[in-house]
Amino acid sequence: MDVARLAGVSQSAVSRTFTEGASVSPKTRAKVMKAADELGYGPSIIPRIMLTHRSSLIAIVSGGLYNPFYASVVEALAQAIQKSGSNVMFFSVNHGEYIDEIIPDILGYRVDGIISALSIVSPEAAERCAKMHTPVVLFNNKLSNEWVASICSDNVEGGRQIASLFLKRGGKRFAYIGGKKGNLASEDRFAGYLAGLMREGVTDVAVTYGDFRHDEGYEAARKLLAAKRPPDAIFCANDLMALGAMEAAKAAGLRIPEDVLIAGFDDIPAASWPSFDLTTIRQDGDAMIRRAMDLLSKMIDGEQLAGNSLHLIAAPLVERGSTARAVPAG
Amino acid sequence: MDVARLAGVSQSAVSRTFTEGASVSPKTRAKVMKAADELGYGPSIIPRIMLTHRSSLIAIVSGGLYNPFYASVVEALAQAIQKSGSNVMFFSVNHGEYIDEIIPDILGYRVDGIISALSIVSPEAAERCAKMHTPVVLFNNKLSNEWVASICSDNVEGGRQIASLFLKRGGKRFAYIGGKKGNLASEDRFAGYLAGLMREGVTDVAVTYGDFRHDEGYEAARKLLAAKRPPDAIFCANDLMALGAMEAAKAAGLRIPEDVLIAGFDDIPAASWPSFDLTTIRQDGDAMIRRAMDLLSKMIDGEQLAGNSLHLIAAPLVERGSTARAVPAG
DNA sequence: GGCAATATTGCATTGCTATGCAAAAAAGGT
DNA sequence: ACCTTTTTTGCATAGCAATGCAATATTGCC
Repeated sequence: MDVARLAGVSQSAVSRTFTEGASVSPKTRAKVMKAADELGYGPSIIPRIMLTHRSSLIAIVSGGLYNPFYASVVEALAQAIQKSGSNVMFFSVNHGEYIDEIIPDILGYRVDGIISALSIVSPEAAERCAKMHTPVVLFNNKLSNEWVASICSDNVEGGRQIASLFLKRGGKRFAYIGGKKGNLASEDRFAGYLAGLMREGVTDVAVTYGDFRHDEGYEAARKLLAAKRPPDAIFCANDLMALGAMEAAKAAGLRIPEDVLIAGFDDIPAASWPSFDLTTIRQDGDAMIRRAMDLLSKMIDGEQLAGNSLHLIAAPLVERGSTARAVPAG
Repeated sequence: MDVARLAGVSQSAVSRTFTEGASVSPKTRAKVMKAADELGYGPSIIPRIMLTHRSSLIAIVSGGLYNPFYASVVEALAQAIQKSGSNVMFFSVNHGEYIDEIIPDILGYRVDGIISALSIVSPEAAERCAKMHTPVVLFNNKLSNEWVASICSDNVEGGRQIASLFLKRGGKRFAYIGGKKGNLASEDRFAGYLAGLMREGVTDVAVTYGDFRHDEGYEAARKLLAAKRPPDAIFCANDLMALGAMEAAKAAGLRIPEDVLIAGFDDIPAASWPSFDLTTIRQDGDAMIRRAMDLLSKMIDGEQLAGNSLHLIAAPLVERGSTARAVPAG
């Protein structure tokens, strides 16, 4: 190697200079450092990966960063990973897409683990990872095997809580604005909402979809509110759409919460801005990340998961002004 | 190798099976594939990196994803990189921090290039990268050498435009809410703003700082507006703070734009939501990304940059309701 | 069938760092 | 100065895929 030659020492000496706690004399280290500085050399971790079969790489698979919830989860995850001494590979995928095509890419880098924040993993892809003993943690998913764990907000319970709240606040005509059709989180939130409403005898819930985006939430709400018998309580699959729905309600001349109750899911920062003051279900991103890192590091250390590893994270109701209607007399 | 043994072929045959266009008989390929499937084998790109000195990795260094502008830039960048056949390493840093400490980490992975979205790179760190011939592209920075290019929105001109607009709309008492003190983008925007105002004889501009965050923008504006002689025109270093400032103005019972003009910078989606309708300067993220990818791929292909490589990207004014005051008589 | 042309396969090597082991050097003790 | 103990150093090797080259197998054609 160039540095070794320039410093007049062996390659081992160079390696030891850059290895914490290795046996090198200060003199040698100095010579090596000088040569390294001169050549702009720094050690490569690539051969280490080959030898140790540990890349110190964690893959984050995500997308939809227009949603502040995901953006902050990705950032906090990255920080947690870096703090743990690993580094992050980021794979961008679109909402709801299967990530099967990029799995070979990911595994090709011999990442130590994979955290998928929103994409769908097929059972075959999961099997593939399991065979390579590459642990996987999924957010808001329910798949699991010995190398795949899932961490899920309690979406059903969240939906149920919104239902109770709407009923308590005098909601009469209910609507739901979902994310993508078939999206697990969206469907679970709806399931809980519907169950909560049905328990009180409500049978009719207007359902539309809005792809999780603000503008689609606006549009969906606009249509709902323009109906002959418009809803007076709208639950949205996420906050971004709920904010859009609030805009639509205001544009239609409706007052919130007097004329229409609105609630979302996530508790993004904008939900608490005074202009919105949106009631929502808080997804505890920090708890999800803690749990994910914990599971991942255990699996990386060789600990297989016992059977069904599905972790439900509590998602508490955060009531704000958008549902603060006084209980009506009737 | 296990797969080769199981398939009863040589290691070369396995390699060729997974190499597009290599010479393998269908029979051999089938045997290899069967064995690979059985063992869950997929080729590693790690040895390839050692041989070719190309990792197909691009490092994105960023942070502050709470700002939708950065979140969307990071996501779009990642997509552009993946489309170009490379993959993304993501390094999270805090706003305004020097990234010098993580540069060795980044270079250790032998990334093909680095794109830094908001962190500051010291000249020494830049030199370090240059010595390894690792190209670097910086966003909203002005450093450059033969391996470092900078891509910068025209922040000064943006500030100037806001100044003209405020003057045209009858602003009398001006304020600026900056990001972090010393932040280049924030300072440049202020410099342009100040220059534009001074050209018309304005000498007095109230300046505070808000760390680029919504809540800090709120707080900064609240204080400004509570002063004895409150401003009637506030320019904020980014949209997030401008939205906070709007909230503060509303909370103080002021009408926008009648009582106070407010403008931001970035043109994040929320700026165009009806509740805000915020005048702003649009940062053309797509153009910045296109330029970045273009420069990066040229440098990766060995093309050194000619001298000063500082690229200014036009940042047009987007006027909306928050400055739509009719020209006052006086 | 026999020969040339083509296709397929295996061997051996490359790339760079970490590390066990043995050799060499330095330090410590009397 | 000599021997023991400790520290430092270099050698050699492993890890895995890609590839030039030579060897072998297959095909095509008369």
